[in-house]
Amino acid sequence: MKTKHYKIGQLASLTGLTVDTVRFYENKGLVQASQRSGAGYRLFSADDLARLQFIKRAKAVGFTLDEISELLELRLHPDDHTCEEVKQVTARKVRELDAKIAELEKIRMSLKTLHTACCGGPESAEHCSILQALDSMEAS
Amino acid sequence: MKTKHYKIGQLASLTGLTVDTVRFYENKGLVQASQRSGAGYRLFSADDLARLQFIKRAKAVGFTLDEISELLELRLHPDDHTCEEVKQVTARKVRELDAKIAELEKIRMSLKTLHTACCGGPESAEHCSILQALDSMEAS
DNA sequence: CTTGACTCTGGAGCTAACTCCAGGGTTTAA
DNA sequence: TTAAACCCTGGAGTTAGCTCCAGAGTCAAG
Repeated sequence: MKTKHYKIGQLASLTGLTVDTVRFYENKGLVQASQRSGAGYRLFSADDLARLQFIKRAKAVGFTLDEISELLELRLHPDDHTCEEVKQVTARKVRELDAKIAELEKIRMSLKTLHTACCGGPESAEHCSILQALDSMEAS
Repeated sequence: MKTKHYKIGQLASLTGLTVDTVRFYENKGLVQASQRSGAGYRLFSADDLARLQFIKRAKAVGFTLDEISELLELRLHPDDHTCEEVKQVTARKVRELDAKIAELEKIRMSLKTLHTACCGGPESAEHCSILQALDSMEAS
């Protein structure tokens, strides 16, 4: 049973990252090529692909690479951590995520109000009362 | 009727930003001191305070300053935009926010699974099966 | 068996978003 | 009335996160 693996270029086009970015992430310890070919080419597994996709998505929602590291470390070195630690870290991360989601929803709500209340016509928005909608959020 | 205003230091401690950051934001056009004192000191209004608080929160959920500008421009220069434009921009932003919220909820769900399934005991997490929980998300 | 597309390493360069001076004026509390 | 604590401008320095070489080896198609 021989598992499929990818060269860095394939991985890049599959994830939408550049080869430079993948190497950069490897350097930072976010991902590690599971092996090298005879010529020294990096060979990545489907697992590495999944990890990179995760990184990309976590970044899109505002996590720093350090924060993402902390999340991934639970997977990269599971035997360096006790269940207790895992429990604590995940609890903290869930709280952080809840706060982020709440923020986004507040902003979303205000924009939605702005959007649905707007006449949408070709006239200047100068007297468009909905422009005050953000204030309700800001005051909260 | 004389409205209350703040010097940059007060504004900084109220928002949790530094005075340098506030000046930096002013430079970028994200905020503008409503007036200057005789000695040239910036004087900010309660409105400016609200704007800075909004900036801080939007940044916390991963918006860049340019994106925040785009959101705030609707308020800073309402007369430069038609209702049509406002309608379009807000619609796009709401879609972006929906996507972000969905991402965060996926990540949250996986971490939550990880958290509730973990025994939490003092033993090594090496054989803690919940460490595979992230995979379900990554595969999606 | 060569040519074009790929890969390697190491290091320099770049953008966003601050952060920190220097060298000066201002306010305020003792 | 003076010392501490502010404020000003302009510009240099910093960190994160890439991005782009140069110079050299590798692979696959024709």
